[in-house]
Amino acid sequence: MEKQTITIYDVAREANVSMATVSRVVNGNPNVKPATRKKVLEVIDRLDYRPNAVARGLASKKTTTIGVIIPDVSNMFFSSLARGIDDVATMYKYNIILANSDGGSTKEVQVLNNLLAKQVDGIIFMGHRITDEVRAEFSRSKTPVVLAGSIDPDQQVGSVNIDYTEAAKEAVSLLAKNGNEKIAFISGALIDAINGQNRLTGYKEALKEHNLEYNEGLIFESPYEFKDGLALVDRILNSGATAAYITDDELAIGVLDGLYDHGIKVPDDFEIITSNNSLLTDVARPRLSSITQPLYDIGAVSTRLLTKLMNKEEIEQKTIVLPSNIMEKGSTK
Amino acid sequence: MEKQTITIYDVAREANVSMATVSRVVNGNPNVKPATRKKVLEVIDRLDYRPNAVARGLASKKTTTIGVIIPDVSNMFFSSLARGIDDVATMYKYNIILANSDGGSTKEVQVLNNLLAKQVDGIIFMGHRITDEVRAEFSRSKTPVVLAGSIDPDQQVGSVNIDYTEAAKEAVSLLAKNGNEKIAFISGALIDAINGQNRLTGYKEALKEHNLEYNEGLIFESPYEFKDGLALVDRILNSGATAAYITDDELAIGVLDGLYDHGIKVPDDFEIITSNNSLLTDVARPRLSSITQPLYDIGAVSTRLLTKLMNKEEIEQKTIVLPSNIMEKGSTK
DNA sequence: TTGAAAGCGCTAACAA
DNA sequence: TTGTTAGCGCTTTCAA
Repeated sequence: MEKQTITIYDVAREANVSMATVSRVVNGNPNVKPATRKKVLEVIDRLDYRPNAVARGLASKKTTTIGVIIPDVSNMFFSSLARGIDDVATMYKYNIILANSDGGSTKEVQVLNNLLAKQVDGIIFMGHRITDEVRAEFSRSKTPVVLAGSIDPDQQVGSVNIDYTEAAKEAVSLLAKNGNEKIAFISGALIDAINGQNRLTGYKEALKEHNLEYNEGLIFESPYEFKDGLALVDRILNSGATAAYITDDELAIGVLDGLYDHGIKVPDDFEIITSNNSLLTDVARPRLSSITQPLYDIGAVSTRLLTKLMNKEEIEQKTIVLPSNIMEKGSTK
Repeated sequence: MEKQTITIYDVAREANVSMATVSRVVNGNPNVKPATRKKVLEVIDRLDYRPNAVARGLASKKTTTIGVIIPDVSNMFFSSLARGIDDVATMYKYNIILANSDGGSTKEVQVLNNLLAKQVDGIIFMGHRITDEVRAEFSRSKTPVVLAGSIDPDQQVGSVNIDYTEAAKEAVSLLAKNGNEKIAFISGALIDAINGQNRLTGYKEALKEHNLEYNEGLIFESPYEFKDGLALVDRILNSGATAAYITDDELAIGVLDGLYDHGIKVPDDFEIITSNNSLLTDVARPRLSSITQPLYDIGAVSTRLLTKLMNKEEIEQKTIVLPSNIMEKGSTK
């Protein structure tokens, strides 16, 4: 099977023009006589010529490729973002190189370098926490970076998020208004900025506003999985809590099912409000009340922001906060 | 901000060797005197040199990149496969370019050409159905292709699947053994090979084996979403069915919730068995009995197969069938 | 064990 | 409006 690669040179020869002219036609450069353009397009079609993006990338120093670092594509939260990212990337003629990091700093740095070696034009980063090592890599390279659904306290790079503090505050306030005095805060690692700094702050603010006392015994740290939620239920009940604000849907549904298995009625005996309004909140019975985050949009807007950065356009603001809401469904009174 | 790109040439100069030698060191070519290697590595480290993968790709005609065509990353079934794909790709030093196709032939062809333009070394394709146009593109290019979790009746390219016919047969047999005489078959479009040719065949075989009559009124075609499952329930109940084999978990949980909303008890009054054993089957109450498919493994094995194809290694068989099972949980008696 | 030099396929000045 | 000609940064013969 011989290499039958058609190059720009073949097209030029067949069309009796120079490579430059073919290049102009391919790139939509207006400085080509219509007749010439027509002739070239015809040859391109006949020869079934397809420009080699790698050669193009080398010559032009642009790969029209965006690197996307994601903790885990098989997690619904992140895959929803990823879909928004890819759609907007496609809209602007970019492809995405997707790389799973498992949220670990070492792998993140490694993957980042790998993407930079591939000369991506920009990077979308998703992660639970931005470590110093990762931050150092960001500032070392001049490739634009945007964080999607991820918080970095020192806002060096672009980012798109919702106001996690405010959203958590509203959620907890709702539970307080419903008369709950012992409200559990159930989240992933508190060392992650988004949990420890943003959501926990919102939780505390809501308590203060409703004159409720902050109590460490009501704070639960846990991995983000269904089974972890199930496992947590005994401790939650022992704490005396009558309601919980939970930072992840999968975790929340674990708690819900655990309560069900214990014969506790939601929302009558225990109220729950969760954070991501994913499909899981709708398949649960009762359906879970939740903060609504525009996941797809967070991905989409991050990528739009990145395209501006890559084009060196003027940016009004590189930290974008999208609106969020509370949707009351079946797990709150 | 000036371009501070370090090239192989800079390294060569600093180390007093030729570019060729640096290239050898970078690529682990053994024909380099240890002392030279050490000196070069030292300079690489000092200059913080990172080889340009694009230039490498152009010169060597290999990009160490795999194109992945996926209907929708935000669908749990596909994202599980994607995770397996990326992990094995990473293991073999490849990156993946992920492109969503929405399962449509036009976009699939477009995306495929785009990936080929980027000179990917191989392609993993996921889709509900392989159309003639897509098949034509496959055979036109000599880039190896592997189907993951997708069926192509004429097995032109590599593929990794479970035996959908047999799995469906077992599932339906179980329902028949439990005494159900009217068993519904609820699936996505029957024109998709995997549903119409494989699963439906299995369904029919099971009926025949249990001396049950095939009845068109028990066959339901539907989109794969939760809400579609909900909407289907009235028709299912009208059909007189007392059990259903469902080809998608999200659809299944829709049916389950719809039955719950109608006051029908699962599994006492109606049995359900679904197909993908995703997280959804565990969060449901009762938990859904399901065919178990090794989703991650399907992705992983496809990619392993693709690496062999890309290396032109001998392949024992390019159609790989992974084992599947039935896991009885709460929705069957 | 090393180096020289010719590309890989394309873009982008610069000339004409 | 078109063509000529350097590269882009690397790999890969071929010689030495």
